[in-house]
Amino acid sequence: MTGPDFDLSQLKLPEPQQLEAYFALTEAVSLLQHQVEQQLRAEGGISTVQFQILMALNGAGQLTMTQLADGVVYSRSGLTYQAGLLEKAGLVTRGPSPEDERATLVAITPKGRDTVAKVLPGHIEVTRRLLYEAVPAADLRRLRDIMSRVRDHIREEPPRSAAPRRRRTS
Amino acid sequence: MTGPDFDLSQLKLPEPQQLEAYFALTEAVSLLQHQVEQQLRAEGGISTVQFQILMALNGAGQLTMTQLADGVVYSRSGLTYQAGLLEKAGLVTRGPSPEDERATLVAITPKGRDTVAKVLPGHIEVTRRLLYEAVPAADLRRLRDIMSRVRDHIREEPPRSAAPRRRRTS
DNA sequence: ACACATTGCTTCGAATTCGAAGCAGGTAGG
DNA sequence: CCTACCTGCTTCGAATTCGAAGCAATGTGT
Repeated sequence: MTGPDFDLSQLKLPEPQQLEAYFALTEAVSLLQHQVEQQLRAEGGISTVQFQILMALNGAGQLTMTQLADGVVYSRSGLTYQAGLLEKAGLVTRGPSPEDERATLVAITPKGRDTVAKVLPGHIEVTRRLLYEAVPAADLRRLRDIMSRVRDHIREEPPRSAAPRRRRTS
Repeated sequence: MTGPDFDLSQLKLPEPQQLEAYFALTEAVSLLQHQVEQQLRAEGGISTVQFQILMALNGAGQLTMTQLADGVVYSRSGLTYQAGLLEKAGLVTRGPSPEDERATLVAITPKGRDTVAKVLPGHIEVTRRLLYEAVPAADLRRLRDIMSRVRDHIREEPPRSAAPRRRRTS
């Protein structure tokens, strides 16, 4: 074991409130996601990921697999699997892109839009009950601003361990 | 299909900012979790769930499986699996409770504490870079307060579909 | 003490997840 | 055009996840 042998309780953290914020954040979101999962499954027979995919497509009409995977924060292979399920269920279609023969364009079907329309009210109701109800409107706006900033900040980050995509130095 | 046939774009949401807050929240947390996962795996060979379990035990010393599962927001069976892995790795021990013969007490080992001590600095560093860096201290405090409130609010909720645990009406 | 619901945990099977490897289309330099 | 690399997606295998069912210990009412 190469680890230090001091007791954790002696670890003086710069800002203990920081970890608290992080833990409260992840715990609350876990609880929230869990309830949302139940509602989506019960009312629409879809999972959270599938709902996210459908919501993304509902706004954009059609997207490539890569765009979708990036949008919903999902592995490529996982998305292939989910897109397969959605296609089998008739909620999306997959076809080649006219521009790039490699790309797969995923498009939402009318049935897919129906599903979104069917589950969205319940989805909003659940989030209202669990999230909005606990947070005054002013704080909700702050929350949105803060988390939007965090999201953008993380998206900007270069993937730490992936070599900075520099062109070959010629 | 029983779904309404109107276009989603016509759906007048009470507060469009609400969904935005929810989506920004889940997206940011997904991105954050993803990076944290990499760091924990790389530096300590443990997953996020395992880290959460160790952190809970690091504070409490020992907990029952149920207490752990509730604390970490995880299925019972999933926790059994993870506790098995952690025990095999020598980071925790499992034993019967003196008070309740059914209960399994999970306790953290010195090696488990070493692991926490080993990964925690890196964990803090990642969250600092991705979360704290993007959020001024004042907002971070607000974020903590808001999400703590949300967490408590959800925990209070009766599990919607589970019958209100009323005693048999005699 | 005796039934019977409840609680705490594990086992089981099916579904989902990810990364690594593979395949085909696209692109750049000579 | 040829070689080499890059990109977009899928396939594959291994690990993880959950809920349902099962098992043992507790609690409750009579």
